[in-house]
Amino acid sequence: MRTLDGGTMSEHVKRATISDVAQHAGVSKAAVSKVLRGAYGVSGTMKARVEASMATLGYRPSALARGMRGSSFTLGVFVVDLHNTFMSVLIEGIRTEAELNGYQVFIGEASRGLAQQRQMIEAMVDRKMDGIVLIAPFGTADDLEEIARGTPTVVLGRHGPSHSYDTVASDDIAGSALIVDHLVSLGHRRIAHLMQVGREKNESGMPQVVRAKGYVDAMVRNGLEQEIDVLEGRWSQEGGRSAAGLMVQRKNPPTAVHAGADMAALGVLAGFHEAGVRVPEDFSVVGYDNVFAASLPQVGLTSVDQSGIEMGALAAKLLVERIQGRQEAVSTVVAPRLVVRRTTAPPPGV
Amino acid sequence: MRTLDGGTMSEHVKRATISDVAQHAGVSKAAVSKVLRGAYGVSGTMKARVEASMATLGYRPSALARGMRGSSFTLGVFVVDLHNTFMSVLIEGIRTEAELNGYQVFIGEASRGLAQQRQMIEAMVDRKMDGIVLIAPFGTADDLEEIARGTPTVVLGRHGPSHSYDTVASDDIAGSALIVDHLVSLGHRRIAHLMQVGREKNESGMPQVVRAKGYVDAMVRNGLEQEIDVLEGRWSQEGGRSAAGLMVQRKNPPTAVHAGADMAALGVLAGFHEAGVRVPEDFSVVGYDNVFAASLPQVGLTSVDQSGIEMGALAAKLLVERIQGRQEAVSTVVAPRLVVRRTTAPPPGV
DNA sequence: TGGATTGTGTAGATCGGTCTACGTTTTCCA
DNA sequence: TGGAAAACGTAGACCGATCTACACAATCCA
Repeated sequence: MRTLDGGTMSEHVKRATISDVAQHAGVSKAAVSKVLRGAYGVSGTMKARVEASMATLGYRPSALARGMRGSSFTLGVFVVDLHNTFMSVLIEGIRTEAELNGYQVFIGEASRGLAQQRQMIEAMVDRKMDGIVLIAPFGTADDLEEIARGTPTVVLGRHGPSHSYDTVASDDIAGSALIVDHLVSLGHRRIAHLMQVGREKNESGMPQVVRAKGYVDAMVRNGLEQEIDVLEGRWSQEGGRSAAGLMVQRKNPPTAVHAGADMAALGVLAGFHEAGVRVPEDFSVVGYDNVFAASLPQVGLTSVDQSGIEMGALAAKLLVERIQGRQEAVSTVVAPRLVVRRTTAPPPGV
Repeated sequence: MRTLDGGTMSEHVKRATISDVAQHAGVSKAAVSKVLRGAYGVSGTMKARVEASMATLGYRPSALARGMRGSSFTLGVFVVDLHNTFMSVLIEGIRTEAELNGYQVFIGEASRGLAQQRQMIEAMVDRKMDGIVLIAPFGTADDLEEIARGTPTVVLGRHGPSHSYDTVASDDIAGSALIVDHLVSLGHRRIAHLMQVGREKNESGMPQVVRAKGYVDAMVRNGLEQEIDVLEGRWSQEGGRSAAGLMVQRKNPPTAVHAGADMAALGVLAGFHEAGVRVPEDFSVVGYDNVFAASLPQVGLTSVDQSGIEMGALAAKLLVERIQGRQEAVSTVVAPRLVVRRTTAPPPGV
């Protein structure tokens, strides 16, 4: 028999609070709180009685109230764009490790630029999340430092160094080297690179900057500085498609492209498909990220795999350490791996 | 000059609270709160003074504390699997509409079955989220009713009817009909259907159940009840691949398949690719969801588009209405659309 | 055996907001 | 011009936990 206090049929049922439990068990709120936290100073008898009361009342502590004083046991993951399937791989790694440590993970997305990103991160801080992982965020390193001064932070996908936050990134220098060396070993010399230039300014440490540097370094190391050819565009399917158009129209077109990201590479492939350029017979294409679509047999895109699950797990591990008090910044890189499929072959005439 | 109370260099800076603002502006806490909420009873002068103080102190209200009494301005989106790219489309729709109404959206994922799903949803409730959207959740309708009795809820991707929550779903009956009619019009008669059977039990209202029913209905309507052929498996790439193997080995194999979901269809295509079955010359394949990979020119998968953005937006709109007090349950379906690409053609010999 | 130590439990301040109840001005209008 | 109504502001309870300080009982030990 329930009181119809609002006059409506389906009033939401009131949750039991810590006071309800205390009253039901005949003890003080403080005692219940101790049981809840497994704190010192509880007899076995009392523990049993309180736990029985919690069970019969269906008690669940309010995470909000807990967060007011103590910690919220919540980690925030900030993502720029969930459409990129690589994100879900990173998130899987983060979640697995976080849940091992008793943290709940909530994901926040902000796809419309720096202002929205800032708002989302502030929303996480406002909710007193114990720590946050930022995946490939925009903004300057200073912006990130400021965020990290207020809340334990790990940045995933941007390279260090940093003062107040940790970084986990794929070794993009090495990844670019893998790509260039692979193409050179197939006989390519005119190898182009597509560099991401988006709405937001490129900052040092961003993957597009490091991959471009890795490309240039590797070209020089292979004695191909004369052939360095960097196209600027967006790492989206559309960006890749228009880059394909540009490359084809060159007087002396390249024979291969390091597209910088799989989404761009897929766009390049689409552009070539429309233009009648055969891959890999006429042109070799390499992506980066090894997203799901790259692995489809119809696509077979040669790509660089970043072992996203491990990166995610590492980020979560570092974040937990930082929450537990570590102060020194840690910057890690994980080794990438070239996955050779069907979009790379010797250049025409070789 | 900051006190080094912990002995460590980088103690996190204390945030300004409502009391700090009140003191700085020389008014009461209640006054600041009124300004914050835009409540009645504030003079222009006071409003200006308080807002100035908030700005100089860099004040941001604690969402946690607000949530303790009032609402948290937070919506939770529960997702079973973020790897499915259709989810990010739905989420985009939800976010757009939610942000229009001043809500922050946080996403929670639980990929490991019913128990983890329950924990995630409880975590959202524990954080006093004002409402939640459940995308294709497991569990019985009763489970969902119980959740919805505690928190305003909209279920996305499962069909009604329901008492205490709203539903938004694609019209899967119509979608299956589009597929079957399309294949029949091309001349196919032996059309198979791949039905999802996963770890969790299939409940009425789940898309796999409705799509199967739509398939059967459409087959009957076309006078093909003799040809009804339902294979059970998982709607994953692997499930599709093994279904491809099964179909090929039939004594009298089908000439087309309604794979139920794009992920499964991609698996079927991969299986056929390996087995040397040509698509669409030997076999027609239709997916469902119109995910990104289906649109790649190399793939060109015929599929059913569910206009995810609109569904997401509608779900958010219903949720906001429900938070604002609507009590009657609303069940909506949105019309799907067939996208014909290159994996469907007349059967061999026609 | 009596003071110190250890174990067990409680009271109540606290976190940072919201919101009701009420006091004080100011404005309105018969 | 005087009383009602409207406008403005404040005090303080409240939300549901955590956590410090302390009271009381039991145990220890010289």
